[in-house]
Amino acid sequence: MSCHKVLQEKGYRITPQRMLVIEALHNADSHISAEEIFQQLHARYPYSNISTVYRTLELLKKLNLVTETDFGEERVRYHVAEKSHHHHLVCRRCGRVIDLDESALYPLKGVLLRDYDFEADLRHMAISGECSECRKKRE
Amino acid sequence: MSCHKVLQEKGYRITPQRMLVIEALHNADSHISAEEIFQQLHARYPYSNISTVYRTLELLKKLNLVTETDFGEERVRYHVAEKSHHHHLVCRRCGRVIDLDESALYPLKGVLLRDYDFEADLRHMAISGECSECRKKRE
DNA sequence: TTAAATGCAAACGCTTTGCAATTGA
DNA sequence: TCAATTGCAAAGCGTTTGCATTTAA
Repeated sequence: MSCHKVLQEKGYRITPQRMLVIEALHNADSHISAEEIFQQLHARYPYSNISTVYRTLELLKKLNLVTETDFGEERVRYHVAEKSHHHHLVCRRCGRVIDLDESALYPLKGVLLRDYDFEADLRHMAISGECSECRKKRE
Repeated sequence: MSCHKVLQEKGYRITPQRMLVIEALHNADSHISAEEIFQQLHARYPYSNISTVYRTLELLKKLNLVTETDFGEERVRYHVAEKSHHHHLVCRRCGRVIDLDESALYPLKGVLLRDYDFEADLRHMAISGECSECRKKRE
């Protein structure tokens, strides 16, 4: 479901700023920060403001069109919501982000529910650690 | 190993402010924020300053005497480092924090290493979700 | 036409920092 | 004694907000 269409259906206005924010989110290789989105927006729309970016991201989050992930940086990152959830393995040395299929977390989810009676929300996990390359270098 | 002793051995000064920060960390039922530590310090040491709390926490972190955990709040929380690691299940509704033994995460750690060649650092995980009580209420 | 959306500037909350004064060892 | 530590004030950073202006529908 395109962001454009959802906005339209729900009666939100399609503004150039919103379109550019959405475009930046879609074009991003990986997860993108508000600041990075703003840079792209500002390049094409010099009078735009970062508060518009934040307001648009808030709207898109509310509509479940984007998700927000905290990678343990000082800022939060965004990406377009996908049907099949995935997670992130973040190398603490090189910052590399490896996508992790949600199925890898099913066993954990089961244990938490069975043993701790806790329904874990594992939709947006970022697991810190060390990737194979950095581990090789260190050894 | 007491914080006091480590500081002394490493040649750091034992100041009343540092002692009170350490005391607050030890007395805390659960994970405590810098602001909460400062409130306790300030009550006994009116001229103290929160920057001292942050500097002390930074020092204690560096010495591996306290750990910092991000529960997804706007601020980070601290607690004294323990021999046996544990993790946290944080209820997104009532904020309840359930301690999770690290053994629950061993299987996940294994999968990540085997299938993704990724050495996960699962020492300080906070998993968001819904506790049993809140789930009952909702149903 | 008009409510929604924007730009701007200022504020916010948490954290960090420069610097002069204080203090533990 | 004197370098380490502190208090203070200000800044830094990402994010939010109030308000007047603009704009999509």
